Amino acid sequence: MQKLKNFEHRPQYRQVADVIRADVEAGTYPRGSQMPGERELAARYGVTHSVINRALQVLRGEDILRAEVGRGTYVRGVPVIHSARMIRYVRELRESGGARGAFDYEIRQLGMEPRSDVTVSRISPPLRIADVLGTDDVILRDRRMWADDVPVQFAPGYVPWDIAGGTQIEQRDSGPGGIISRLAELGYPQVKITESVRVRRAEDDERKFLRLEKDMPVIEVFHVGWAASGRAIEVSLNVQPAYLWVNEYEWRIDT
Amino acid sequence: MQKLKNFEHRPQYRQVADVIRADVEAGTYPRGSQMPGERELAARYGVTHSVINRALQVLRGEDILRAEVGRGTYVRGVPVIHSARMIRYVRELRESGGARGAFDYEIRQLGMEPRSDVTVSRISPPLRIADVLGTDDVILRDRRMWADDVPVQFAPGYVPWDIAGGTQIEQRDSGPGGIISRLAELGYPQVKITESVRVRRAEDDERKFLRLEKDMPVIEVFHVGWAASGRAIEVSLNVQPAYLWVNEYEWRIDT
DNA sequence: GAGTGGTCTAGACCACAGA
DNA sequence: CTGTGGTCTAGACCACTCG
Repeated sequence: MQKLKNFEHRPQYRQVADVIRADVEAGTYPRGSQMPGERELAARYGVTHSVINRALQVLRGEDILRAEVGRGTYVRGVPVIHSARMIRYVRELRESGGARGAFDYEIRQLGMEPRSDVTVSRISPPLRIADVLGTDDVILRDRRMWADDVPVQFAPGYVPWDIAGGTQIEQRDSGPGGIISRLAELGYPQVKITESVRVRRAEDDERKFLRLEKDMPVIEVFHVGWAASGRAIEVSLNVQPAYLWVNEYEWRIDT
Repeated sequence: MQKLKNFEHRPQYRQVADVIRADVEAGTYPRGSQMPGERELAARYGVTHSVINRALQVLRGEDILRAEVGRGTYVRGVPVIHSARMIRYVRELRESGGARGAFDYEIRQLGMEPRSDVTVSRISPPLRIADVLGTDDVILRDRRMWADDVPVQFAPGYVPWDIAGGTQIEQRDSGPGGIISRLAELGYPQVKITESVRVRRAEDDERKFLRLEKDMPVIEVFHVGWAASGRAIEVSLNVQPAYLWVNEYEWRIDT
């Protein structure tokens, strides 16, 4: 890497980052593979260890690379995932493939293998969840999702115990149509959905599971299902690496 | 700042960042004000210039601070803005307050003063816009929005020239109900809306207007309005500093 | 213990803004 | 011109992982 005195006022570490980014896209460093060590890269690109470290920091910020201390730096392997937020709540589609089916479909579209895992427990939820549900005695369905064994989404779901306690909602497999269908059978069909989409920094547990860097942004979709009575009967969070997902909404207008 | 040999394995620059963040929240460095110089902060917190620079880098990444070379570092002054995405397309509300009214309302909610500005031109749009609209001869309504004179959203809108050329849509003030009402009057009422929400790094012009740091994320809401014929008649982008906005959706379910 | 990424220093220089 | 944030070096040490 030439010094060039930065006359183009593009710092070295960014120039290096640009080159490495291009090399990644060109396949020099294949998807999922381990990068050479920072000191070797320093030699290869003719700069200091610090500069390489800074350059990789940029690429990590772009979610192109992922570093693990003591082990090495790796190239990311998952392309952008599109998610049709509203289709998954159409009953027919849900029951002939399931809520799980929406995620499965989205991942298979990309030629990857979906996987998901649920852990059920009875807990006292975070304050803002309790506020919405009107109780702090809830069932937590802690769901994690992978694509080709790479973690891609963290999705805890909460249902009031007084509604769903002792039902199939407490089973890991909530049956055809998922908890929405079960809630409907229990006399709580959902009539309205609200979703708030925000971006924030990942919390520690999310970072750990999603293998995100320290200050990486995540998308949080705060999902609430409402019964006809006006009571919120189901809250779930979808926490997604910010650069990995596109969430899609579609609605009709009365004319 | 104690050296402490980092036994809590929390690097100095993060400790410093934590302290400064707390100081900002405590009002030591008021909203909108200028921070002391990095070298003075270095002295004040007992660390190197480099460490302070790194610490501020963290806070800039959190959108708490904003730096300008040659001038100084400033504290951000706008709280999170909530945006009800779907309400703004209800005709009655739109025509009694306007599309502009939704933004105005959201900002006034925060006790701030909204402002927006539109520049109209006839252009050949980016490829993905042309693809959706089915033409590369379009009217661009380049809209910028501020809250208390702080830029908060960048929102270019595109309408096919063959539909809207020579109409009020080419005026800066598109009249009551905005371009959606005008399009309806022209025989193109919108019957369906689609929005894709993604997060990406800000592009240069967006960064400049929104006063964002180099690798800051933005939310991009890709909005499309569809006519009954199935033709897309209006595309707009909403580009928002990622940590500044929460976008809200709400819909009913057929039971 | 060797190798990994991550941090830090002390000091230097850069581009830029503004008086 | 001075002061600002930003970058870079050379070298050191840290915490961590793995054989």
